[in-house]
Amino acid sequence: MKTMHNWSNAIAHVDCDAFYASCETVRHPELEGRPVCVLSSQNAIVVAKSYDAKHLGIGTGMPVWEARKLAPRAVFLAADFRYYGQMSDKVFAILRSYSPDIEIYSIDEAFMDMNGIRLLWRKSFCQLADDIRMSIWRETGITASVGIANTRTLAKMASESCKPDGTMVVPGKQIEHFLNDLAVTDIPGIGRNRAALLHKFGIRTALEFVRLGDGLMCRLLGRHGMQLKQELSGHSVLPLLLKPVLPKSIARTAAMGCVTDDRDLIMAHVSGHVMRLVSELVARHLLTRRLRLFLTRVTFEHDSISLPLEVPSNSLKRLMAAIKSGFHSLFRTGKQYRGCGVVASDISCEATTTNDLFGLMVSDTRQTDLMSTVNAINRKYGNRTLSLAAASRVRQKSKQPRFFYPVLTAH
DNA sequence: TCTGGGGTCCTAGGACCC
DNA sequence: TCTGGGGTCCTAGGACCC
Repeated sequence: MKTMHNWSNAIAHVDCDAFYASCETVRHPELEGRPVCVLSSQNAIVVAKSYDAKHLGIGTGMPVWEARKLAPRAVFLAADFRYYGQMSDKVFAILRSYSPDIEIYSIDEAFMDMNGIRLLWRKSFCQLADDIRMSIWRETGITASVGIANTRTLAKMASESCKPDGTMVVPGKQIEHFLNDLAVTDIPGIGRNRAALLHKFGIRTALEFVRLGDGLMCRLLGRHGMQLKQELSGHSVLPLLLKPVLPKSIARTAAMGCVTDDRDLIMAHVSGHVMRLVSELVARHLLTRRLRLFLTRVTFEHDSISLPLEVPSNSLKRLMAAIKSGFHSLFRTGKQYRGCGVVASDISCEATTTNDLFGLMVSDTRQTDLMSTVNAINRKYGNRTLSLAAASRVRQKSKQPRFFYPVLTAH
């Protein structure tokens, strides 16, 4: 029997390759071999691309017109997040069959606590990683990359380094060798600005980063830098979040697709966002105690207003009332705006939020029930079967079906 | 590259209270 | 009044991530 490395801690990071584009190729097998780009809601920019598209120079965030110029043969598709979410659920179910302790990090990434998992399956980490990738491919048709290391940061760097469709296991003894081949920009948490700062001090590789003295590290990047250094040294200081946590905020925002000073039109967009926000809150059984409404000017500056609510709520009526009064004080006649949005914060859970003395929340309950019904109908018949009457101007403009809430007209 | 949407955490400064 | 410290809340902005 082969001897196993002694692992103090083992974490896997599983990352699907070109996730949105891969999902589209699974759904449309005829796209196989063609560059695939998935577009943002206004079809303005590329939000995801296949490896073929990437090799042609198409990058995330690139305007569509530019991508079309680079790759005339490429396929450009509108994003379908509902479908990607379903594919994502399948992938995570597979991961849970290997280890029950997973942290879902994004729609296409998860960390897995692998401690003890080798004994359970009687396989090496390398074999397990390959098994996981094969299972995902067999059951969903998409490829993923898997990295395994002592800490979550190293595991993430490992999976990134073997993309696409690869396995990378980094035992403690090989960490320095692994880091020597990577740049500081390959460290998650080191973006453009922090990298520029590190470069000024001659630090270019991940190995130079991890060897930086505590004093200078603390001065340059503070606590965050110290944590990363620990993680890259193989000492786990950022544990996995194995239980779902309440979100700090939930936002619904969008560019309007035009620049306008039309008060009613802008309010219609805002109403649409409130509707989507309430729908999300109700679906997740969450309440908010504070809203923020913001309008984006032509110059991309944000004007915003904070709107505390009397009680935690997910009632459309209550939230709309707050937003309407906020809009009244925020909107400036004659100013040109290009976007708007609403953000809910001070989030709590329906089940654990105690009713207030005045029964305000009780009166909201019927609203919540109604919204649940709207959500159910939209799930069954399509996302925008029922929507808010106040948002009707936006619908008409974009030639989408016009069925409004709270006047529940069915199609 | 001239513009997407949805998140997180951190810091600094002002207001306000004791 | 010419001068403290500490705590909390809020906002704005920065940096980063997918």
